[in-house]
Amino acid sequence: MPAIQNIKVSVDAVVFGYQSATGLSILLIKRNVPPFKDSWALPGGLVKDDESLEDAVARELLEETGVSINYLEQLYSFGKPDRDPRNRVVSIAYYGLVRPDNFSLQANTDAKDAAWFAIKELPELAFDHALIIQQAVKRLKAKITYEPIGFELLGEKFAFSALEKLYATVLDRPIDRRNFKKKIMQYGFVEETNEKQALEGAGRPGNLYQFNEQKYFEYKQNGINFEL
Amino acid sequence: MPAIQNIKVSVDAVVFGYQSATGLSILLIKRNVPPFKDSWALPGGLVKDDESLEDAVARELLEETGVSINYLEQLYSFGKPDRDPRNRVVSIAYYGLVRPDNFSLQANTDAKDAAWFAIKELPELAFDHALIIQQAVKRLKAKITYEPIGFELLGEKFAFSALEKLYATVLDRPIDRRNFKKKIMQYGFVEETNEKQALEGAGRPGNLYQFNEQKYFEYKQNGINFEL
DNA sequence: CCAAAAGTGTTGGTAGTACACCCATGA
DNA sequence: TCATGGGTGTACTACCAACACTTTTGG
Repeated sequence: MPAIQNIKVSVDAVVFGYQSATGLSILLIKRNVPPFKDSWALPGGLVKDDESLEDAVARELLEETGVSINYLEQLYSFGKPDRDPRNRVVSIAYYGLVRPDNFSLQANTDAKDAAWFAIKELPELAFDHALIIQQAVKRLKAKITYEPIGFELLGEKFAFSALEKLYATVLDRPIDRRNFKKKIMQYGFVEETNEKQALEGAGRPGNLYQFNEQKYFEYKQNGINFEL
Repeated sequence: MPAIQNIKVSVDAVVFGYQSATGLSILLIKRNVPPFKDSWALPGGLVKDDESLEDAVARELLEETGVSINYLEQLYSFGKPDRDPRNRVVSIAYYGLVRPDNFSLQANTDAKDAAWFAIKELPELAFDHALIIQQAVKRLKAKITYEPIGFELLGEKFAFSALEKLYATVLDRPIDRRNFKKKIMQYGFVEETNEKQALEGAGRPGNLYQFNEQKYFEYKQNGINFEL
């Protein structure tokens, strides 16, 4: 009955990385084709006819940035008729988390350049990507209160203060160190190792901690209530 | 660079209704075109080139069932390459809530028939619609714990036990009447009216209650924690 | 010895949970 | 008078929030 539909389907990825020094960062690419040539944008692109949405995200990320991901989840779909000035594109946005050891970038094909930007210092963004990022941050913030988080963002071993800073950063408010540690330890998905932190600057070196993957994923599945 | 993309974009709607007698129901249509001719399916269809996703859902719902909706929210996008046997279709699923006074159905155009099905007695469904419904139920269940719900599902005035049964139904577990009432009333988004329940069968008639829309939507926005 | 970060316990308030009896109505 | 559903209060417990001093290291 209707004329042939002329809508394209794309995926976009909001990829978060975390480092104690810079805090939460997002991976962006610099576009080298119009529209928005030379603007920064989320990695992403058109879905191929025979690949799943998840495969498309992973492929685009690898092509455009060389980053491989530890966690990927669908965020929201954006479909306003005019969000792309060329033609109609419905984009399914995903958000992902990567660990510091996967931070290395390699620009490629569509991307003139790829870079990490601290979440507080994002540049102007192409299309409605600022909106997409805003949604992703909101989701991350919500998620942290009903699921453990951190395993996909921190390295294998980490200082407890790194986890604490991560929560404080995402929630954007200070956290009481003692209550936080009590709370986290009582769940048992974080355990102490017997290694000590390598020193950076002054201060007493702390122990290193690691996630107990078994318990971590149990809590992740069952969705415990946090309430920090 | 790639061959022209050949993917269609559709929307599907999981519409919930609630009645004390039957509990939670979902609105389905009987397909009158192949594939899955004569199967039950979610209302939905292809998005037009110039309409937003939300408009498409509302239009399809009206065309196919004649039902108008009190609440609509995006659920998830489904994009497995083989989910539609004809050609590739990515579907953005929405879920909606309607009040009893909007229950009336009028089949039309694409739909041979439309009907409400109790959630415990769903028929075989076309495509991956069973999966979509499963996700919608999960979402509704999650939502109820961090946002008030009910305004969009109950009538203007309702017996307190209706609200209680709604929660018990969605959460699929018994609820202590006294604690529930204490909890709800303490938030203040439900208020007593001075009307009494019209009797149906035996029992002491209760008061009717209504939502205080102002407070209801405040809580909805700020996302309070429920924990029943 | 000073600065910086890590480690650690106690107390009070609040909110959740468990639980049982009486009341109003129709049949 | 019986069956059905509506209405209500208390006591216990568990969790959250607030809060400060000591320890280890480098400079």
